[in-house]
Amino acid sequence: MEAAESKTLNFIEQIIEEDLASQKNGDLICTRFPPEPNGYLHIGHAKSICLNFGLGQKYHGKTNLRFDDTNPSKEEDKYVKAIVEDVKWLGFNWDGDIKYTSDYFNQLYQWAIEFIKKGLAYVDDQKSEEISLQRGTPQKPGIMSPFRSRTIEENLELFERMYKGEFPDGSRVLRAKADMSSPNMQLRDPVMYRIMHSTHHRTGDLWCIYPMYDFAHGQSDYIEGITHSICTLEFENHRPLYNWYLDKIADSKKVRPQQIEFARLNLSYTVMSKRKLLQLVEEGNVSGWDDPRMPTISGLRRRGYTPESIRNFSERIGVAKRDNIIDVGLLEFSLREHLNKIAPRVMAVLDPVKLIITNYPKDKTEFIELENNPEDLSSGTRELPFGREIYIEREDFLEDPPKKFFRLGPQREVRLKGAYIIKCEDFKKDSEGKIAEVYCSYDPETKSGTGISRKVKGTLHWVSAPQAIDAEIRIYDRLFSVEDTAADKDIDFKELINPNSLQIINHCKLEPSLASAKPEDKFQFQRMGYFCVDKDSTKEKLVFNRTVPLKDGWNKTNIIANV
RNA sequence: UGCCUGAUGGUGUAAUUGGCAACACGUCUGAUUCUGGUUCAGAAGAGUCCAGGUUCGAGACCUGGUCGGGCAACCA
Repeated sequence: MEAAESKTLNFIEQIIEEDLASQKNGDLICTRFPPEPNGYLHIGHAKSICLNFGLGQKYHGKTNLRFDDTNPSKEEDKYVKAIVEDVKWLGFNWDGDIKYTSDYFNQLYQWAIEFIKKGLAYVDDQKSEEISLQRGTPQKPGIMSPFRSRTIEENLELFERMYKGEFPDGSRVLRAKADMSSPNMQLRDPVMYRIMHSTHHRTGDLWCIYPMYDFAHGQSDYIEGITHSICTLEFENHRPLYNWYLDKIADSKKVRPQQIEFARLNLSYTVMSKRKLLQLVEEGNVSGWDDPRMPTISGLRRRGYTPESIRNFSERIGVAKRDNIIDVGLLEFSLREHLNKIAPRVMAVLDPVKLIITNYPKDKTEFIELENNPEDLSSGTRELPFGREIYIEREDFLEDPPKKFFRLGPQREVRLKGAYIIKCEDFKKDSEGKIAEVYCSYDPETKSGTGISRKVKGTLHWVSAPQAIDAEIRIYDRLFSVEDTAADKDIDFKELINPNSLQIINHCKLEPSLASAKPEDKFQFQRMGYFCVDKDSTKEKLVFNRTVPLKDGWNKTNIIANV
């Protein structure tokens, strides 16, 4: 299967293949995706999901889904549910049951006691500010805590009393006895446990002390037999600590997990941090985590992205260790590539202008047969009503068109997609000077499919006026107006928000077959782009999102010509 | 003034581990087209952060710089 692919390996695959060759862990490969349930997943997490689960599949190994839930003050069950749904939607299956770091709280607690017994941990009675001060700076070594030399017995007793809830939050912590003068800040006696009288989404009030990330993550990997623990670059400095803890507990006969870091994804014209995304949600700049402008997986889903397109995108961007900003255009390319193959083509007029075919019989309605998708002939055909009065796109008629404008203008001819060639004879303006109606004649000899060889330069999409159904269409633009939202640290990212990222158009005219479309159904509105039904849509009022416009060569030359 | 880490077309990612820089997106031509989409054919664009060195030969190795990112939560 994958043997056919001769693609070069990324640096993580190289490590894995070397480990396989040296039989470091036999033939075993086990990865994990370890989200904290404190927010929604975004496209950056999708990269990590595709990486971890992809590696599991490629090397016939396993991939766990593990919630890293060591901080009950920030974590909620609703996030667990949303994350599970997103991972499934992306098309991945985890090995066995969903795992939680909180499953290991008891084991972690036992290990902490062992650390104390070996003289490797101590209870510190100081406030966090004091501890922080003593830690020093990257340039200046830290100084030792006055509580560092407590006896093992005293530490054991104090830690048990912490566990029993005898002390208030913040009054004491358990610290590792590592190296206060280490050039690596992470090793300056890191906190292992803190007191938190807070209800945990799974363990409730069973615990009032919780392990820190560093004391929990490597051990959780170890418990699960993870061979390659893949995380992002900001944890590079934590790797010595990850290994330090493991050194103290790992059985040499068991699998020893290896932490490997890669560069997180950054996308142009957006932000990719949970903190910033949360801020956008809470301050009402977007309608929620699943606002179609958000780079969240739920936002992309609502926008009309497909799991395939996101997986292909992840494959294309690669994996490396250098910082990067990927052009959002690449994401859109992957999207169009897939949608082009699967989205049924339909007719929809976003900004309608009425067009009357003056020589067409008044009461006649005929049915035009159109293929649903020229890229997929198995998708069949459908029939559309056609008559004397139709709607066309306002931008498809110009009173005084330039030479290379292949659409309608006075005395110009175009084809109506699937129907006839028409010629513009006249038009009417309203009191404001806007085009109100366009009058055309049609040539009955030019019906599509009848083998007429006469050609015209332009083809327009249209919707029959009497049968047209109304819809609201939401047009999205990039959420931010600059490519690199983090380029200037002095500018708050919220100042960079694009004020025109959402445009709502009402009374768009759709072909009647769209009346039964359901949320997340995807279509290509002929010549306009890809659209999907929004979850706000009802039978009474259809609502569509523009997922992404079609590539537009005309617009480009047009812009250049008008400069 | 420390430690960790990175640097290849506009953007990403490669270069079979020392053999004369490839692929994708984007851009630009042209063809086809009843979607100015798709498809097809082609082009431009980097001499690999800089300076030395090793070598017949360096993007890869060595030395010294420069620039970027990360690290001082009882966050993950």
